[in-house]
Amino acid sequence: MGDESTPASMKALARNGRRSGPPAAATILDVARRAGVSTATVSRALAAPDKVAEETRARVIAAIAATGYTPNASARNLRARSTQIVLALLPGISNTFFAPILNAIEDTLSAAGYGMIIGDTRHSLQKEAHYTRFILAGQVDGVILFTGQIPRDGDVASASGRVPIALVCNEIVGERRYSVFDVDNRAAAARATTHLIAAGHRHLGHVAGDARNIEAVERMKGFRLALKRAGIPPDEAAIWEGGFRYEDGVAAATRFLALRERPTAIFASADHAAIGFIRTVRDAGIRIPEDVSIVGFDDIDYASVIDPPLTTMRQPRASLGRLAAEDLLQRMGRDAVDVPPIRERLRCDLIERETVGPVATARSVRRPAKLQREGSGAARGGVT
Amino acid sequence: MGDESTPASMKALARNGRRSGPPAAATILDVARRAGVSTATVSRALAAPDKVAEETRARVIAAIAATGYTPNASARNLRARSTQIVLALLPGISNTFFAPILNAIEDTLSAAGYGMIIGDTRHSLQKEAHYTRFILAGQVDGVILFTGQIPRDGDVASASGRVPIALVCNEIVGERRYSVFDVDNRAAAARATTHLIAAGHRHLGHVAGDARNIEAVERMKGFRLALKRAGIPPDEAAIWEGGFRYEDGVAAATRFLALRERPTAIFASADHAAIGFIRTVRDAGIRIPEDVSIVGFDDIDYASVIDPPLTTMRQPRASLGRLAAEDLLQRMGRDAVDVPPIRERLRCDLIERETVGPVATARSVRRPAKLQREGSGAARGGVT
DNA sequence: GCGGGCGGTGTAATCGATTGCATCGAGGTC
DNA sequence: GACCTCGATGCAATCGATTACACCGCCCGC
Repeated sequence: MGDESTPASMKALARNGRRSGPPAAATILDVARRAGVSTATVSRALAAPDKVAEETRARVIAAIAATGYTPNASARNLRARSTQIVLALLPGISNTFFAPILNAIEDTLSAAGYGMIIGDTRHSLQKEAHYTRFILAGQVDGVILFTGQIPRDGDVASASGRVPIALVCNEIVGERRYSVFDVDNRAAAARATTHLIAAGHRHLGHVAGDARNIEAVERMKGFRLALKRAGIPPDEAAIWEGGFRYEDGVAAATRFLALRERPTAIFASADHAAIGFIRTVRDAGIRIPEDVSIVGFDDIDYASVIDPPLTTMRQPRASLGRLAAEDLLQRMGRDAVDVPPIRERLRCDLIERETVGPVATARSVRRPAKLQREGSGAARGGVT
Repeated sequence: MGDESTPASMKALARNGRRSGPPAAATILDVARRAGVSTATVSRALAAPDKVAEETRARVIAAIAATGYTPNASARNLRARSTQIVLALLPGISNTFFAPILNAIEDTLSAAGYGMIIGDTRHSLQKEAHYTRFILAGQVDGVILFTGQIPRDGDVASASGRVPIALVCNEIVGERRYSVFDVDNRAAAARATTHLIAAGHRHLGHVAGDARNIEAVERMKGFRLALKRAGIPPDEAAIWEGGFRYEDGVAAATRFLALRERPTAIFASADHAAIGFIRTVRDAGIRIPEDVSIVGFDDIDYASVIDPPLTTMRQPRASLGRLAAEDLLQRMGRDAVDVPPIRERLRCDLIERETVGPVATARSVRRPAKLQREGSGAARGGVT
């Protein structure tokens, strides 16, 4: 510590001397010198405390406190080839649907010492490409995708093989390198539709999602399947493609209102769209559920808040998030190189609230034979 | 390129040979060898194309394409001491209030070549500490904070000085190292309250936020200020502290309903709380705005969706986000070391919808003299 | 004909941590 | 007492890029 102290301090001066910027952060070398040990010992004192003598470790800890040292993540990541961070890639944070899934992911990951950061692509391929570079550059150890659609050039798919990827509520057709966690959209949509049919409805409409979205397609298939089972021909004029957003529900409602022969019940492929639909038709004087019944999908927070509270298929969002995170943890582990991707499909639950009732008597419909429920009164309840 | 090719390939084998994991990513050295140049030239071909001969650059580009090379971010960050990434730290992504702000931030940053990632602290000091380490470890070049409250040990404040920090819709008292972008909460709250007074109300309640939140405190002050100006004594039994969330509005409504002498108008410190309040009192048979008028704060998306559409103070969220991002860009620039933090306070706009009406005639109130509006009919409109 | 400038490129130091291997002393064993 | 073991520590290579500096032709001007 004798003669090299001068060049060392000059170096520190050189770092801090230029301009009046903030003082340079302490490095592991600063800590080592102050504790009178080598950098290797400092590193070990932090990473493997039992390999360092009690007394030495105390000195290191003290030196760290005195210098305010924080390990430089870039250096560590470079050497260790891992970041202990997972990126969750969303198509839009304004969609509250994702929040409970993300919470579950974060809880699961942080319990294992991993961190989670969120990226928002806002449905933009360009922004997605930006995050793809981020992933390929080794900035994260794993990815959870909510955005996958059809494989495209330069999309996140190109990162497969480098880091493990899990898809949640989504699927990329023809891609076997991801784990997939979703619900059985077709079966759930069929159940929702059947619920309307059971209430006596024979003329049904569908607020469909984007045809490029695999989930939207599956829900549409489930809708048609339920109709077919009940022997009801679909009314193509009452099937409106668009998307899962509020505005898409508004657009569908506009087309609904323009219809000469309106359906008496609607299955909406997403709650946001269902709410946009309800809001719009009510402004036009249509009563829910007296004039039109409606079932949504997702059970977002506002489903129970709007008026009337929305009957909907609930997705087990927390479970989806937890499973995806656990899968990623397994496949990110340094000893687990050959853990194959898995696929899990969870069940949805129908949450009955107040938007489904019997067919309005005013309409010219044959009185439904198998109607058991008593209408909005009985449909009341569900969850809070 | 003669005799060292053997050790090089052995090295590559060593990297790829262990286990059956994914092939190691190509490094700049792989590209350099394939293009027959040095790593310096490859680096320059990417970072400073005009410093490299046209023909050489073409060879490098081809080599990059052939190898599938992506620069390792950790190495670059380590050397360049910057990441070109900004972290936005939220108390909870389930709160849709933040979405438009974040979008504006992302747009502004990405136009300047920066990326944005989101961290969610969920009001947990422990999770915040996790992100603090992330920041101190040099993983980001700047931070936008939505979470700051009272300075605490180990919170993000300890990162000040290392990286520039901007606060949005928040403030940390006694902290001068941040830029702050918010609205004049006190003035806006006073205007909202005055709007109710102008409609004839003389008995006002307040759904207040968390007393530890500076914004909530300011809004409460504005509420009281407006009352004082109008010569109305505050009814302390009708001021309910809680928070900005839906549940807090529900809790306030419960206490409102228990009141013997209920106020005829409510100023809620946040839309989410206002909506919880409305939903709850309506279930108890109270009509809005006939029995109770209410003004919210924020103008979140659902403010116009709920029934009846909520009259509220709109915060200029996109502007706040844009300004914060621009400020950060200035202070992150390598040549801008001494750019001081700034403070901007923006104006809110009152958005009149349908939750404010005149005082119910049934109540024993002196007929308001200066009431001009005709009630819910005239209050209709506002924005979509 | 020679020096200077300049465009293009390579060499090697550097960023800050981790970690395999060497070293060293203390204590135990035969 | 020589040798071995083992815990504690240091030395130095390493991760993959960036970049200051040196170098080499080539062209130009005087």
